[in-house]
Amino acid sequence: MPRSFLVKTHSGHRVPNYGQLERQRETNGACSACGGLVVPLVLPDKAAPSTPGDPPRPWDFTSVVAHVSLPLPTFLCNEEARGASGPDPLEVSLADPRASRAPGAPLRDSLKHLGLPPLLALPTRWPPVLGADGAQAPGHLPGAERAPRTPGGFRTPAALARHQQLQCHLQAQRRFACKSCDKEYGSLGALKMHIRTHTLPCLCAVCGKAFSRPWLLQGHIRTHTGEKPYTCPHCSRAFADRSNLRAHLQTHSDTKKYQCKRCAKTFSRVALLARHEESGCCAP
DNA sequence: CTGGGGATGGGGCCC
DNA sequence: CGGGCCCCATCCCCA
Repeated sequence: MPRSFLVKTHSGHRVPNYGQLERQRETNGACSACGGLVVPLVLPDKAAPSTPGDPPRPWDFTSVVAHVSLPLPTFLCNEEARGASGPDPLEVSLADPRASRAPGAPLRDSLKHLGLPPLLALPTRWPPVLGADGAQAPGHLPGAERAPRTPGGFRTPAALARHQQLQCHLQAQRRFACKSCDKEYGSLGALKMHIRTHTLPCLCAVCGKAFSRPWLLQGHIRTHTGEKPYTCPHCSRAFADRSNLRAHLQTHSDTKKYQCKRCAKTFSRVALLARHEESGCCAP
């Protein structure tokens, strides 16, 4: 994704208030449908400062909220429109006066965590200020159409496309990493399941051997009891594990599942094929 | 070397 | 969200 339109540099005294932005994300600043990051997209132009006497603020929300309600042409995000019953998160976050008060965790840390560049592109003014000839005045950045949207909508198809691209990126970044090893999963449940392979909570009462899951322990207990509930219908041989019965059934099959590409010899198990190939196949 | 059994691990799916 | 289950894979060992 082209990043050029997302990059903005800041002079020393106009660094965005990360704590404020982070708070918006934690409360109302996240996309209600996809959880994506929503940041204020309008900056006060240097020529249009905040109310005199106000402390320096990176964003002038007051003017933004007024623009949000403009009857602009709208392109809806499918993800957001699907479950969009509540107010637009962007509008809420911008309109909420609390958003400009309490500090929070640095947004830059969150962006870093998400693998995003430190700062998102922020147009300086909306609506674009037009000169007498209709041309955009200085201070209007190309990405400005992205900022003001009616609830759930965007000004242009390009703006919507960029938004959806960002949401896809954020969705892909939503990974759950194991602290004990370098594995990561797409869901918390999968991660919890994996963590059991470290904690091994299922203990065998006979020998004390530990297992990650109860059914693994059950299979192990059969090695103590000698129970073999899985019987081969062809030879009446019994097995303690279904997978081993399945492997055994392959021995009754005329057509072996795994074939050597060099000599066309077939094997019942991939491990046998691998061992065959490692030993040099039928090559001289 | 080959075939096969035994035991175990782990991801995904369903309820 | 957790447990049970299925399926696949792998390693070890023995005949």
